[in-house]
Amino acid sequence: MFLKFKVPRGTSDVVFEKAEKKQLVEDTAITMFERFGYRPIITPTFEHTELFQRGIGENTDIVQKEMYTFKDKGGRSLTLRPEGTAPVVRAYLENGLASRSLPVKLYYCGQMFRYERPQAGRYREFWQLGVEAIGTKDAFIDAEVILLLVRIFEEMGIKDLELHLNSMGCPGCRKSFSEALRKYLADKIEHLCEDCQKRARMNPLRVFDCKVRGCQSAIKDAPLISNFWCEDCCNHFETVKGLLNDMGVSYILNPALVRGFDYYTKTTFEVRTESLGAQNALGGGGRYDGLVEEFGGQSTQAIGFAIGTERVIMAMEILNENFSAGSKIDVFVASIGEARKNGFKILDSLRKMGISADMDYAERSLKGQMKLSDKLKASHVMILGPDELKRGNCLIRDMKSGEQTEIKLTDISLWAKNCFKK
RNA sequence: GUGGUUGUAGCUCAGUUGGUUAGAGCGUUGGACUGUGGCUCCAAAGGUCGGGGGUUCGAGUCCCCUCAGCCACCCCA
Repeated sequence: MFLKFKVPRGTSDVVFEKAEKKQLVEDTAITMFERFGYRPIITPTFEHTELFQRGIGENTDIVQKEMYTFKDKGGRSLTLRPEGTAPVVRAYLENGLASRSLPVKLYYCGQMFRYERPQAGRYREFWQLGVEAIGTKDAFIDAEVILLLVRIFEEMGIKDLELHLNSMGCPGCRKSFSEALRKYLADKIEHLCEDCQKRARMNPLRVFDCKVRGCQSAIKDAPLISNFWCEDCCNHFETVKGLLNDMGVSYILNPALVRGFDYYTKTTFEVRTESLGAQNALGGGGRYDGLVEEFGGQSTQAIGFAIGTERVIMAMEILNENFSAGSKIDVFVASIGEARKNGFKILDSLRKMGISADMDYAERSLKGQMKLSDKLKASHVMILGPDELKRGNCLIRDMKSGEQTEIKLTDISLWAKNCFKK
């Protein structure tokens, strides 16, 4: 079909079953967020560009090439948010949330934007569900946040997950580590691929997760972050691991787990699944103890994660055979001829009782209306024709058993109450 | 940004070495069944063959460009 307009690249319309599945995933996650004591926060879809440049880091891929940045009519440079943490931290400061009892535990659900080439599990507009716990350095909160992530996937019935765990250390240990790593890589520079030669200068940690074989063997004996943790970082990580052990949460220690934002410190984690193809991270996050200060606040420690909603839906479709979401209605009001007006009234009264009800709006025959009822998965059909009306009655058909009974119009609410326990 | 691959009905796909009015299944609507769903049968509606240009007497089919989907790299949710 010739269409004048199509969705922009990397975006999509979400309708019917897909939209219902998305709602189901979001409802499940939000229920868990609230069960863990997190409260909602809604921030704007766009922010001042500098917020992300400063927050995520000037040298990151996101800031370098993936932001949707535009100038508004006042000449301000604005950017559609590529992630949720920096905006939440900004809002934390701007709304004086530091004066609340700490930590402030927040959750969000919203779309993010990154200008990337679309592929499986990656879109230019995508949805994230995330939490941020701001205002404590307690290792127990690390454990809680990771536990929350794990419990959400359990609740959704997604199994065969890998929880990858690492610590980036504090700025102190990170500095000595990255110096050592830089020195090591400088000696190996001719064995590295073109990209990694650049990485060795800009962001040496990145060399760890390069897939080129030459690079992998070149870094086989590279220094590991774990050898550079200071005592505090070491103790913190030990506590987190211990708490996860106590909770029966298994994890994979992954010193190569390097996340894409500059603000991460200490604990970082990611949940992966084999079933999704190249984009295998369902969710991930970490501690960011310096970000609040970076934005002008007092020294404040914090941690959070984000879940990719579309990826979770994909995973559930693959791993969870009976993952389906469909709507069904309680009563379809089928009417014939003049009785349509009476039907419309009854429809309204049923809905007022909290019963989901619908009728025909395409002037279908009774047969057509029955077919439609079937498609809408109505549990009962109310049939209203001239004959029934003359008797002051209506017919109720149970769509499962096929049984039909005739009841008085004045008894409809009584019937509905008994039938649907409303 | 780079590479591979695919674009034919709402969906999934046939379409011969280029040759009349481009097909099927599912879905939609109607009928068989004058007022009763699911099953069956029948029928109808629905196509600038992604878009543009070229080769040719003739292009869904061959060539070029472009757009989009999918997959991978980079990176991440």
